[in-house]
Amino acid sequence: MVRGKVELRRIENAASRQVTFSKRRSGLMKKARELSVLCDAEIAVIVFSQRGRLSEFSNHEMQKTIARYQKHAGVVGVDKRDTDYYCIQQLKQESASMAKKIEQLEASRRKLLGEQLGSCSLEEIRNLGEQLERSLANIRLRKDEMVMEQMKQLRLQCSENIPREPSRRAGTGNEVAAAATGTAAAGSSVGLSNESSTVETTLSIGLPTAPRWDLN
Amino acid sequence: MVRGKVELRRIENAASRQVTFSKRRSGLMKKARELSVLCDAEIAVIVFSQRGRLSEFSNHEMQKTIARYQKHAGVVGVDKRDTDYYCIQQLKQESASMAKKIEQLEASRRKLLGEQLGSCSLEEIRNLGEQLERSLANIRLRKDEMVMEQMKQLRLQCSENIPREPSRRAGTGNEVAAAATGTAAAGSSVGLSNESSTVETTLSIGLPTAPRWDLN
DNA sequence: AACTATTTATAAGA
DNA sequence: TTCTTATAAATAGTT
Repeated sequence: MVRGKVELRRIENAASRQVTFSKRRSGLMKKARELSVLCDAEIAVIVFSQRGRLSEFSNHEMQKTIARYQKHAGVVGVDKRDTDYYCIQQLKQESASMAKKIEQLEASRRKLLGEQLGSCSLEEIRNLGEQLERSLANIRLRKDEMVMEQMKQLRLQCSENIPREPSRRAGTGNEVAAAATGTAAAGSSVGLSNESSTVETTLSIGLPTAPRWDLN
Repeated sequence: MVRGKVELRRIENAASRQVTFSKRRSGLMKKARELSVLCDAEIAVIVFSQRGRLSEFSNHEMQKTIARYQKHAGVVGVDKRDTDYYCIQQLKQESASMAKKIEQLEASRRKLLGEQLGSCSLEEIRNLGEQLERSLANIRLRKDEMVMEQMKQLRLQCSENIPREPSRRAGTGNEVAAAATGTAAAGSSVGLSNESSTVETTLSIGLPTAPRWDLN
């Protein structure tokens, strides 16, 4: 603790207990989030304040984590209807947050592609430009690396093959070159343009909000 | 964090992820215990490591706390059992496809940001580079537009103000003119370096948010 | 696991 | 409540 090492016991003054609670609760949640992200762990934190106010953190879905805990703890006696209901709640939550995330990612993507800049402030545009300059620098760097690498391999193959079978057929050296080029071209089919069209098409599935169960 | 501020993202090295997990898990549990003692709160922490190992903390009874949480979360039993199953299936499908889209979008985004290029073929890198060049061109265009627009508005304001207070001080008119000139200079060198950010920041007040045609 | 150099968290004060 | 500041605590990298 800090600035006058605090005893590890209940803070008697109600006001400062409340303040400390508020601060430390955020601290705890932050730590939980960091741990979950850094170490890819599944974490649930539930906090009830003295006055009964609930705070929670979970990186997966709270109900799912609780269910997993129950399993580990050997608890079975949960009503099926309840678990179903929890499951639906949790899935709906998930869907909503994912939909939101997709929206954000798509907006961000459009900006990175230089589209729909109308909603950007000048400052935003400036940052975007700087980011793209950096990206481009990286990409050029990587491109150069790859080109150099391929040239190196080509040279190696040439110098291995030519001395051994110099008279076999006229095409030997060229075959290697053609093969390498072909590889690069084939690899490109995984590339961005394909990917982006796939993404947009499939994404239109989106969130066909199925409100049927909202009526209950 | 410490000694070389760590990015808030999954630690890639498995060994150090494990070490960090262990350290931070103790830290989290300690914080939870301190909070519960100091502030007399009811706390439950559940942590599943990547390998599925369970750690927990609770100052009351874990099951009690979980039950209390379920209550608070407003979860009440529902009786439409059969529709539930259908809903769950559908929601799961939705979730899965959305998760996939998110993954794709994030991968695409990383590439646009010039990160994780290791998985790209040379052809892909080339396409990416060309795309970014186009984006950047658009962005520069837009930036210039905005700067011009702001200058126009500034000039308008100048010509409105000068006739009213022509004799106030010798500097009045020139100050505005100088500001406008500065803007033009900054705008024309878009993307080359960090221009005087002061000028741009100040000027960005001028332009009200662009019209939104896509709003409902 | 133990050891620091640093970053974070936070108690107290404003 | 929010900000600031001084100090304790946590912890990343290293041994």
